[in-house]
Amino acid sequence: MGTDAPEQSRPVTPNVPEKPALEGLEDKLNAAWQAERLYHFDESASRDEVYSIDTPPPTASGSLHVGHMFSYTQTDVMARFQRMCGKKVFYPLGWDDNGLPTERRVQNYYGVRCDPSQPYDPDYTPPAKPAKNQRDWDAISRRNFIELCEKLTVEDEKVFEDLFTRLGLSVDWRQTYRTIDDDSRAASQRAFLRDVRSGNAYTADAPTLWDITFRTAVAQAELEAKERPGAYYRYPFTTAAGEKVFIETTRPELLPACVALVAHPEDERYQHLFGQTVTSPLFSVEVEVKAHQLADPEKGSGIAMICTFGDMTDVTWWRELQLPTRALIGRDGRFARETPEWITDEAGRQHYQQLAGKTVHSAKEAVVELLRQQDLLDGEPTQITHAVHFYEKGDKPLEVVTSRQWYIRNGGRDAGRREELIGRGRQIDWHPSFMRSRYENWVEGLNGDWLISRQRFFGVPIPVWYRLDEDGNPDYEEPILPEEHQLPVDPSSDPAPGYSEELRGVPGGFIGEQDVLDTWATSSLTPQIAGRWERDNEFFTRVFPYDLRPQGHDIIRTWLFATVVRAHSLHESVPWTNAAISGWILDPDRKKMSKSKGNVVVPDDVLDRFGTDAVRYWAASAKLGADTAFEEAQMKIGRRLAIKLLNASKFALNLGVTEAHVLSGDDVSVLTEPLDRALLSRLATVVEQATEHFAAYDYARALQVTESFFWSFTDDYVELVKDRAYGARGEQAQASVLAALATTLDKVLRLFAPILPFATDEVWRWWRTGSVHGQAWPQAEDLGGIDGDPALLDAVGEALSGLRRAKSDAKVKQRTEILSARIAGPAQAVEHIASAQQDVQAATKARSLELVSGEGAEEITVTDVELADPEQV
RNA sequence: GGAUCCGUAGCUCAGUUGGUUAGAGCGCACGCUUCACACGCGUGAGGUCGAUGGUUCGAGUCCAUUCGGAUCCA
Repeated sequence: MGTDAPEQSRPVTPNVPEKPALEGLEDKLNAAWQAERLYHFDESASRDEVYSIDTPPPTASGSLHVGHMFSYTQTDVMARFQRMCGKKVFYPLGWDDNGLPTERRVQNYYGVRCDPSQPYDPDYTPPAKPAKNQRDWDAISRRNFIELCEKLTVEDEKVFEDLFTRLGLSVDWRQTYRTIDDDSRAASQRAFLRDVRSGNAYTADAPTLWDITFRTAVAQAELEAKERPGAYYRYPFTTAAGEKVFIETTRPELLPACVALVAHPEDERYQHLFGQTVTSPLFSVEVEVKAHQLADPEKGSGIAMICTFGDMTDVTWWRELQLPTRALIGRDGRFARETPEWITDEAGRQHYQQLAGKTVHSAKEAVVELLRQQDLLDGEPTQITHAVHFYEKGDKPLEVVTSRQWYIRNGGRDAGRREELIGRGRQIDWHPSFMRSRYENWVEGLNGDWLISRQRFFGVPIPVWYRLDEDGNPDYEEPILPEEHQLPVDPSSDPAPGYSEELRGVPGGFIGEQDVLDTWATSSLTPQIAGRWERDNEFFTRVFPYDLRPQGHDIIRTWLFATVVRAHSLHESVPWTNAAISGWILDPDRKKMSKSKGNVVVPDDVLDRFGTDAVRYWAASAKLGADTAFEEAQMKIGRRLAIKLLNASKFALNLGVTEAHVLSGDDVSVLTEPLDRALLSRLATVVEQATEHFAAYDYARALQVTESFFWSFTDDYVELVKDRAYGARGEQAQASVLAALATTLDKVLRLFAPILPFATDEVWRWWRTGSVHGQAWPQAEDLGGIDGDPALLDAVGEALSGLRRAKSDAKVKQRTEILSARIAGPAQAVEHIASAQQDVQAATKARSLELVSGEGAEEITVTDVELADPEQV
């Protein structure tokens, strides 16, 4: 055989394996992608070439969940589409290791606790084994604690990175950040200081929601209402004239903290009392009866105690009616030990002694007991269930405690700003669009500014100090702020600028702020952190505002809203132009998946069983915003599709399809067969629709369109052209089909690439150079010059399935010969069938077909099928 | 109490601006060792689109009421 045989100019059968399989593709291709630096961000790109994604940083100390695979795949699919469309995709990923889950994990793992008053010990090493008793744990400085956190979370983060890599996320792993690292802490403090200087952050001594277990203030966004049993207690206040005014309350223990009674201004029952005073039972404190529209005439007796403070409604009344403060519950959740000075009646003072120092629960029992003893309780308490506010991580009801805290203006106390933030929401394209109303709902329901200080030890310190006057009293009005170049700072161990450490806590010296920032105050800055804000502002302008924020709908009120607030005040901009909101993963029985129910599926196990592409298929078949069941059935379908793609591609390539057969340019004369032109015309439509849907963030419909084309391609088209492809009808007819097959394969691989990155790239590497993920997204115009009629495919498909049906009905093999058959239908359809008649006959082993153009016929019918004797096959 | 989403075949879901006979996959039934694929192929049976009323020549699609499920906020 001569080496210069003419066949050599056309490469035959590239590297197609004998038995293609999905197993092993993940490791092989991930290694290749990494070596090829396929997903590295091109930092020289200009803003209009960039597509930037503000990816959610997972809590690495939390557990891995199928929900991670679901939502992160959806984002990756969109990232891959944009990349193929020619965008330079900025797709970083961070780790949220700054928060309570990490704090707890580090404590328990090492047996340490954070005590900001401890000095930093550069040589500290944690105990080999955590001490059994928490009392014996090492108390270490915040800086030492953060160092331990950084050490431990690195290991947790590796596990996540491995999963995400296995999932095929096209993240640029060089662009990672951690919300507790130096850059993130500096960014968080910098943003805080900018907000302080612009007046968007301020400190105030005010009633705030307080968790007595964690001993920290809590923001509105962290509330959770839980239904709890309770009871209405009914007892009377008394007017000067001796009239009894009954109130009903679920919190009788707050009676000594009562500052007024309140009823609705239009409530006829109480008109005569407004402005008068009444005397409280047990404590004999005189309080005024006030009118306010928040009092609900339907609730209890329609008249309520205002106490400072039972809940946030009390705070509203207190503020709007300008009432005195009579706070009794302390930060430990206990009643004040000192008898308050506003109780002057001797009997009242003795009564209070029975509450002093008690917990809320015991105080309630004591007050009820006192009321009973004095026969003041009207009837038995009415048992009810009512909504009680809890901290989302806490297990005791929240109290309201007055304390000095830091706030960021978020429109909760300012209608103008609220409108601006709603306006920002309208500058964002929401996917799905109805998610915007959740945002607006939340903004409209805000009742105070964002409380950002937390009385925790671990977190980003609030970077301020306070001067102490000659008597040692701190000056909260004029905090000492660091210079930005000093950041990050820790006021608990770094001295205030201009002071030496010896002056800490000394009159005339300073004290450091002890509180840390709410974790959302840092994670609301992910665009700035990942985008190197103020570290590399040239870079920042290439990515900000971002193109996309993907996230779950449960954190619209927290992460999403907080990010908008920060971008609004820091940059007078939206943080991103699109928000893609993923749904939740539900059990197959439609219950929310949760760890406590023991129904969590382990991601690695699922990937082992079905393969990454199959799992991605499941995730990508769900629309954004749709809560989706964990469906293994759906993964099996995805697996089937991926395997089919391998096999069909192998078949086409073994027929001799090569890169040279892929049509490019305007010369389509090789397509001599109408059937082949019809296929590619339909493909052009598919490309057009898939592109449209992808661009509208509807990857699920893009997949559907592509998938449905692909299956009809393998089931009908490939079956029809097999004979011709083998050369049964000569070189020209064969060249036509090879061009159609090559072009279809080329486009289909690209169309599926964002969703099935492994199978598509595997096939790509069999016959092409590079990676499919480095290729351009297909254009319908590439197939524009082809004069084909897609209706031909439908007509031929009808004929094909009619002939198959005849064999199926006769229960014979599909390769049984047809001696003759009659196909009738509308003229146009019959003409189409006639133009592909030889392919139809070859595919159905029909010796002769009679095509009848029926006058007025509406559909294609296949009749008079005469089959050969099956035995003679 | 306010807001939002959902209700289409046994199951999971598509059905763009209202337009012939409502689609897919799974499952089910009946067949087929067809030379890419038995991790496969072919064929078929399944639905008065939650209910009622309205707008319209025409409603799964728009409006109102209502029932059921879910979520967010108060």
